[in-house]
Amino acid sequence: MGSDDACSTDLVLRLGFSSPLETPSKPNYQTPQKSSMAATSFELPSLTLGLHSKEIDVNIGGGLYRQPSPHSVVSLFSSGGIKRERDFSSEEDEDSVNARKKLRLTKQQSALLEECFKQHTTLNPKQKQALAKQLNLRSRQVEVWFQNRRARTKLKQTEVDCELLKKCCETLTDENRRLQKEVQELKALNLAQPMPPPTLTICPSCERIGHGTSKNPFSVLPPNPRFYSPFTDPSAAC
DNA sequence: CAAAGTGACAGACTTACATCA
DNA sequence: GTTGATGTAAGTCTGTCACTT
Repeated sequence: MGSDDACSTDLVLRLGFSSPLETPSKPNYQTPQKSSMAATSFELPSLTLGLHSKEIDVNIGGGLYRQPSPHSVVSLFSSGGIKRERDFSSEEDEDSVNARKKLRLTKQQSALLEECFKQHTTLNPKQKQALAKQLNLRSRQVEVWFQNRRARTKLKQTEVDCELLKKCCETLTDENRRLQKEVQELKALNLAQPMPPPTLTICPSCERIGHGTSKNPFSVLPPNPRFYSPFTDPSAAC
């Protein structure tokens, strides 16, 4: 990954044990390690000393809070029985009186996450762990950020697609209006200059009446190469 | 080899908090 | 100071996949 030194100025000191889940012993992505799951069912407290250039981030109960003064701080991860990494927060919250505090990522953290997202929209466990270490976050937090980021990307794309379809619909509506007018004009012309009565046929799909021959009942309309006409394509519906 | 069980993950949806006008 | 809108971190549920038994 190219996310080499975005936080390289940080001084980080950690004391404690990482979760066995955050130490994948198998290189294979998406390969669970059941033995490690059973081996340790607890996580010891982690002590982290982080030094950031502008502000200090403190991890308390899974949340990261900004301190107004640039002092080095110690983040405490309360211990708790875990089965999976995503159970962390509920266990950590036992220590915090207030249930759920909003984490705000620093600009540097967001920038680095964005940079990584440009390269990979998903992360394998090693990448996730490395990035989390670099950002002084838990890998779960990195994982959540990528999940939400993917969701936002998809939502944005859906909105773009929606706009595109709206424009397409407007164009087709206009074209439909124009063609209806053309039909009316042709009908009027037909009344002015009576011709042998054309065979009237009902389109099986839209049940509108059309003029035409035995082969193509709607071929009386001049072919318009610019637009696709279902009437000129017998196999197509209206 | 097939089927059932299990764990990890991603996506969708939701909730809750922070920020701003 | 209050309020509603918005952004977003995080929780929950569900489906899928890979692997094991």
